[in-house]
Amino acid sequence: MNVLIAEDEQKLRDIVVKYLKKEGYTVFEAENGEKALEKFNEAPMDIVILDVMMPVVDGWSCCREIRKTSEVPIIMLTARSEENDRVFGFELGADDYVTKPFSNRELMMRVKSLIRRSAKDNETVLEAGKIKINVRAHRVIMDGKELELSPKEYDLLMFFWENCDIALSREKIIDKIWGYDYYGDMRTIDTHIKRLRSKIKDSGCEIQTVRGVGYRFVVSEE
Amino acid sequence: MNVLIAEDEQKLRDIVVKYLKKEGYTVFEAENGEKALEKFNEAPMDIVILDVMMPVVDGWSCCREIRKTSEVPIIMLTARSEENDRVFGFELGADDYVTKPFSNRELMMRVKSLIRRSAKDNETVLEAGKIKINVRAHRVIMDGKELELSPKEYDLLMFFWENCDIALSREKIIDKIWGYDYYGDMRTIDTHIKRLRSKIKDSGCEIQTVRGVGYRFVVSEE
DNA sequence: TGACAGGATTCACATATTGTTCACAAAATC
DNA sequence: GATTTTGTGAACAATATGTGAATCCTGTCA
Repeated sequence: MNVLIAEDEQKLRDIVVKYLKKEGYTVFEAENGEKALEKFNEAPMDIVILDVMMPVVDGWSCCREIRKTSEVPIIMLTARSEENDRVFGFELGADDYVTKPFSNRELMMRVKSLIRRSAKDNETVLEAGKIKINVRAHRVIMDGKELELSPKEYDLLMFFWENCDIALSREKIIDKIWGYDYYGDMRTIDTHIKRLRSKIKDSGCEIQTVRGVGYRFVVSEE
Repeated sequence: MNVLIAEDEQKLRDIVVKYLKKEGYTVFEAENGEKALEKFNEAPMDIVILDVMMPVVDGWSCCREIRKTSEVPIIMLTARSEENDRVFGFELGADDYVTKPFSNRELMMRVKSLIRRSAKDNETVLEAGKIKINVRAHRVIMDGKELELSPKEYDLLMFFWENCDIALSREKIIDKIWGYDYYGDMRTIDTHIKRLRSKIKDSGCEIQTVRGVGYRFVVSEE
């Protein structure tokens, strides 16, 4: 797994690089956008992390350039939490957005989540905790044994998977799995969650309840 | 079965080689395109796996060179999921295309599937479990005895065969076997599946139902 | 033409699996 | 402690699939 990180502040870069390496990634460093673009052509990257404020070529330009030729997941680092920047970034094609100061843990989680999401598009076998999903075969494996999920349970799991570590409201889940024109009991979902939970317990994955909102799927430390 | 793998990243190459050997293939390794072309002339290959990004001679050039003299199945490994590359690759004569990161299981399946497909073109005898299919003769043999399949059953079996371990929706099956303009009863397929199942039971092959989706053909351990 | 054969399709019913609802329990929040 | 939200088990409803038999085609052949 190759990661490219472009950040002009060396101290911060060093810390992030240290953590990335600890997680087993191969890290390519750049101290500005220009260097980043050079490095980007050196090796196929699996994820790119760009600081917005950089000398020579800034993060936005760099992002725009990369997007001309690649769909690699891009995370932007920025000092301000302004909604404007965020929207601007997504328009340019950034996939995620981390506001400084951030914890390494947070950054790592975003990195993993993006890699996981992009892996889904290309490949058919997803993996997290003790669970593997073979999308093409429509199969879920836990500890080598097949997990027998009903269609709704499978759909739910896939939806959570794609939105790992994101609180999903009941409405969103209903809209996605049941369709926006569903008008049955909102509590139906609870029952499915219950059953899915009981099937994936001890898997290293978990569906947490977010009171007043809905649910959140998380993969505990790997 | 001889396999040639050209991949410059040694770690990755080692892993793939390990799996290929485990599957019983004779493996020839190359760390770049030039070496690959050399090796390719050393022995008759049954399948070639080429990384796109390689020093000296890259995967595309290598693919083009090989195609000048051979119709061996070629799988390209690439880091980006761009449709452009894919199209480009197929134009050059690549047969399949695996995007990094990939699981070994996935790669092995593609390898097997290609070998199977090319076998179909040249030798016309496919084999799995206790079933042999002589494509040219349009015959299916199980345990030495001929299986009498109706045309639809034969088509179904071939379609499943080509999509081993993949969940196929009813729609896909209908489109492929009956044509996209079929508008009869969707349940017709069930009856054919039933009959095919009863004919291939005890063959080591099995048509599993994937509830809410369709069917999945699997070959139990060989 | 008309009987026949093989296969394809449809249909009705049996079964199995899944989805929904509801009432009450448990937990969190106010 | 009252109120709101969520968890849970069981009953029931709805769906999807399996299956056998009847029917419909579409050729063939006398």
